[in-house]
Amino acid sequence: MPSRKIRNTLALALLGLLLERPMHPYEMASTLRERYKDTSFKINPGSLYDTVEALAKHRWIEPVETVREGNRPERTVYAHTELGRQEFVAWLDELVREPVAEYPKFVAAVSYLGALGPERAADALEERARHLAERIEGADSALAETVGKGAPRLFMIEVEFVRHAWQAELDWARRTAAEIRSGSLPWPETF
Amino acid sequence: MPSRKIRNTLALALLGLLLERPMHPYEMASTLRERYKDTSFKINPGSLYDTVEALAKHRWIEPVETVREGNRPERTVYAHTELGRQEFVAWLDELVREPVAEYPKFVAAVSYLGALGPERAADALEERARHLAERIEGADSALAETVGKGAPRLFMIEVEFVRHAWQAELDWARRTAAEIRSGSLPWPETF
DNA sequence: GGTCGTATAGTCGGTTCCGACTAATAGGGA
DNA sequence: TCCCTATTAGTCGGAACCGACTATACGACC
Repeated sequence: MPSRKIRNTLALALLGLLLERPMHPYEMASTLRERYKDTSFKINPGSLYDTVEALAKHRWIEPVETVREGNRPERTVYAHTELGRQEFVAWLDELVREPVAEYPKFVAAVSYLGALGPERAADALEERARHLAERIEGADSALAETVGKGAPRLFMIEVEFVRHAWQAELDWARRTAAEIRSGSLPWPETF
Repeated sequence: MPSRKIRNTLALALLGLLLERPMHPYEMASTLRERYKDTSFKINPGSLYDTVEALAKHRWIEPVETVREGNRPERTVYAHTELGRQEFVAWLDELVREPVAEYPKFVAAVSYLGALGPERAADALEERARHLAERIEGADSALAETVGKGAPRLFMIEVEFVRHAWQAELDWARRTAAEIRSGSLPWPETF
């Protein structure tokens, strides 16, 4: 049993899937993609197998069988353990309750916005706003499609959240660009 | 000259500082902290020295002198290069213009909100909302203090953005908790 | 009946990131 | 003077992350 707890969100996704039924790694990845969860979790083949191994080492999941089809390499099917189920719920609860500091790239960039100069900064913010508007449209149509199929809203609740967050970012970008253009956000010579 | 470009935001922060004047690594970290930039950038001693080394390898910065005080180990002072200045501005521009996919922990958690069950989910969201309200207050007083000192708004513009984003998240958390409580967000048996 | 694209399934080597740990000095108080 | 704490400055090993690459099977098309 290794030292620190797993705090990698891909592990949360995989564990969540295994609560439904046993799967082999590749199947976990494709199931997540089917359900559009690849917008909430970064699924990279390398990380996938690393994470499965880490989960197994912590005994949150365990191999239940290795099947072989044709002469291809064996696929190991994993299932969750009781420990895994408990850790999943506790972790989830903690993630929702406690906001943790994260460091989005946009915040980093805005910290040095001064360096772009007023014209270029306003331009760039307006371009960002256009991109965000497109993404919001995309989210809306994904939501409409899923609801149209009769799936419960809860299945896409994270898309509703992300849409809301994008809208807020869009509003800020537009407002800030306008303030720069109007001069109500003054630009010091040094920054 | 190594293969891929540096895309670590701590590198952006360090490079931005060195545009002002040469510094040694520890000084960069403490200057960032003085300016409250440690809320926008994750400053970890390990990453700090790794990043400085990477920047030097890419020739975006270069050592200008090594000073020694007492019998302590030498401190290497770095300055930006012309290449570094150009890359900084181009990178900044790109970061503002193009939203990139990120994977916040809260989105991961919301994706599996169903697993908490309606009561616990609503509870957890309400608790998050309280935490967010506190952070917003903290941001407000930091902003008030800085403006009170006569510093230009642009110096804290990223705090304004983060405050706005937190407010949006707070609104969503409260609204969603209320929808769960009222039953207008139905909970399927399986999720 | 060859071959082309797509889906399946994963390996590997490197880069990045992290945080616990080390260690020296300065300043203040008992 | 001696000790305690804070500040300065950095090291190191391990964990996480990444993406290019490998390789097989299968159906469609010509």
